[in-house]
Amino acid sequence: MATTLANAPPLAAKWRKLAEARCAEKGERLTPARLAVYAEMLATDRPLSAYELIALLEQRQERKIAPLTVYRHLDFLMRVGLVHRLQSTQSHLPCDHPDHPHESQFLLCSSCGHVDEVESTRLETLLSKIADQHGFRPDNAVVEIEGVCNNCRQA
Amino acid sequence: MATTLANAPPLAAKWRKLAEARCAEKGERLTPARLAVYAEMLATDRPLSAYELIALLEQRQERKIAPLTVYRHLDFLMRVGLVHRLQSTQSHLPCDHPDHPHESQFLLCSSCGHVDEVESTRLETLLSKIADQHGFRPDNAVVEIEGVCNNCRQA
DNA sequence: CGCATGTACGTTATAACATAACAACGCGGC
DNA sequence: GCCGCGTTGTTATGTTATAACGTACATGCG
Repeated sequence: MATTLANAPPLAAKWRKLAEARCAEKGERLTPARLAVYAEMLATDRPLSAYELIALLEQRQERKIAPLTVYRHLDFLMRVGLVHRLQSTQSHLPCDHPDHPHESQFLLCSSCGHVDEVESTRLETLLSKIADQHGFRPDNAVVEIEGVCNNCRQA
Repeated sequence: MATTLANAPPLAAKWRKLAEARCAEKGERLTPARLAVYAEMLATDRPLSAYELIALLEQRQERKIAPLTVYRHLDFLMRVGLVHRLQSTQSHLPCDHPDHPHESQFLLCSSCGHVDEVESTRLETLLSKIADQHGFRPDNAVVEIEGVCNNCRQA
């Protein structure tokens, strides 16, 4: 059972339980350091680059944190399905669909930086079909739509 | 009219004409240095990172080339629609559908490194629809499917 | 308990990717 | 010719990501 690091951001029980469940499923260990990174990401409402995350954690914990450390934590969080990586901005955000593991598609607002995670079965089906037509066996699909979100359009 | 740099890779007339046409359309200048980068990419059958490209060009031209130079040429080539960038591998490849500007989707083989550029109107329509359902105005969609290509599957 | 094993963590260094700021060159129009 | 602007070169720096190596810590087992 992971305790909480000193000075960590608040972590709603919902998210902590999710993290524990995912780790149990996969036989992975949920450590305080890992949880701290996850909490930091949940406390921020936009995707964070690894180095932004380092800066936040260093400020929070008042000590130096090496890039590799954060990258390892991010790898872990992605492995257990708690966070996603955005390839087009080289940043990371917590998964917004806690109830099940999944493939996602993302809507990235270039104005406010907010990212919406969406799930379209139809899209996934079509992607499989396209791959199939080319004799291609897909492992993973990156779908990131850049544009302007609803809020920013109206403003 | 761009002449050819010493020791440049061969550039089929088809591609040179395409480059000239695209530049004419957009009022851009096709210089020898720009053409050399394009030729180098066409002479390689896989996507190249900026630094791989630098290494190839330095070998070819027997002189140092600064990263910024290559990045500028890549920007230019993308601007006029002659090359694409792959976000998931931070690499670049010449456009394979010379007859018209377009959005593309990519099939990236993790085994041989080959990339297939495909175009699906249905997919683009569906992407627009998804964006629309979320009140999102899309500017650009990144679609990159990672997996194993037909050749590699059979081997 | 004592030890072996595997995973996580820390530290230092470096590789790989990308851009900033500014000077100089060169083509094209007047 | 000369001016103006886009292209190129040069140096420096910022950002993202990984390598190599050693230590700490939990867990299982004799």
